[in-house]
Amino acid sequence: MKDRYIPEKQVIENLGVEMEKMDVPPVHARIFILLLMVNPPYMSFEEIQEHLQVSKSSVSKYLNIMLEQGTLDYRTFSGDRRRYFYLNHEKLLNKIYTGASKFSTISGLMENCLREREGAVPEGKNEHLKEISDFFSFLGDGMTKLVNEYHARKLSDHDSQ
Amino acid sequence: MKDRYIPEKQVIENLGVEMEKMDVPPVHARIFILLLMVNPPYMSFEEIQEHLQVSKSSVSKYLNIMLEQGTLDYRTFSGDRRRYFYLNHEKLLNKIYTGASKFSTISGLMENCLREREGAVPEGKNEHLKEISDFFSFLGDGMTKLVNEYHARKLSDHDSQ
DNA sequence: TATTTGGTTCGGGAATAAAAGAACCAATTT
DNA sequence: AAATTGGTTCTTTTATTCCCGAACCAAATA
Repeated sequence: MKDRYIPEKQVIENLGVEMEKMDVPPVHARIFILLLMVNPPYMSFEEIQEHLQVSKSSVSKYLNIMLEQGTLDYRTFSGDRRRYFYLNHEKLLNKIYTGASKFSTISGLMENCLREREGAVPEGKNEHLKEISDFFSFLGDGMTKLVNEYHARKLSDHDSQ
Repeated sequence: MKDRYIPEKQVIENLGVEMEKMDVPPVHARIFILLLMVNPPYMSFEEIQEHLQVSKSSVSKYLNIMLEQGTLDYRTFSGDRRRYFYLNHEKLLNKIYTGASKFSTISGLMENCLREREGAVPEGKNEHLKEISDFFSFLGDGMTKLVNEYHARKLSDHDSQ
C-alpha cells in the first residue's frame, strides 16, 4: 500500500458526471471529487491542475469559490510557498444541513401567500395552500430534528469508543 | 368579499423573485404563483398572459412543461373552448417528496468513492468519507420516514373528522 | 537585476437558456 | 367564405454560464 493515493482519471470523470447532474459545474465537481478521494487528503494548486488537465484560471476560480463557501481550506509546510488545499468536512456537513433547511424557506413563502389571501377569499378556500405550507414546515422541522439526532448519535458513538 | 381573488401584480413579482432564487425560471415562477394564489383556483391562458404581461409563447411553454410534469391540469366548461388551468396539488406534494430522495443518490455516490479507495488507502483513512456517506444515507432514510409519517398523520386527521 | 514560482484577474469565445415575436393552424363564429 | 379565437411552433434576440488563454503581479530565487 503506497503512501499516496490519487484516484484514476476515469474514476474522477465518472463521478464528475454524476455530480454535474446535480447542477455542479464540471471543473468544480472534478476538483471536489479529487480532493475528496485523495490520500493524504490535500493537494497543491499545480497537482490539481495537472491531474485534471484544466486551465489555471478554472482551478483558481473554483478553489476560491470553495474557500469563500468555507468548504475548502489550505495548509502549508515550512519552506514551501505552495498552498495545500483540503476539504473542510465540518463545513461540508454544515452546508448539507443548511441546504436542507430550504424546506422552511419555502414554507415561509407559502405562509406569505396565505397572509395575502387573508380576508380576500372565503375561509375554507385556503385548505390546499395550507396543506402545502404545512407539509413544508413539517419537512423543515423534521430535517432539523434529523440533523440533531445525527449529531447526538455521533457523540454517543464517540463516547462509547 | 368578492367571488374572485387575483393576487396583486407586485405580490407576484415579490414571491416570483424568491422562487427565482431556487432556480425556477422567471415566467415559470410567476405562472405558478398566480395559479397557486388565485381563487377560484383556475385561470385561462389569456388571463394568465394578460395578468403577467408576458408573451404567449412563454405562457404556452411553461404551461406545457407543468402539464408534462403532471403538476398542472386543466378543466373546461361546456360551451367555452378555453382551457382553465389549475395546479395539481397531489402531484405537487409528490414531486417535493421525490425531490427529497436526492440524499440517497448522493449517499450512493459517496459509497462509490469509498469502494474505489478500498485497498488503496490504509484502513482508518476512510473515516471522513464514511461519515459523509453515512450522513446522507441517514438523511435519505429519515426523509422517507418523514413523508410516510406525514401521510399517516393526514389520513388519521381525515378519519377523525 | 533578471527569472522563476504560485497563483489572480481580465477579456473573449462557445454553448446553452429564457423570453419575445411572428407565422401558423384548427376550431368556431360571423 | 372571411374573420376571430385559442393556442402552438419556429426563428431570433438577449442574457448567462463555463471555460480558456494571456496578461499580470508579488514573493522567492538566481
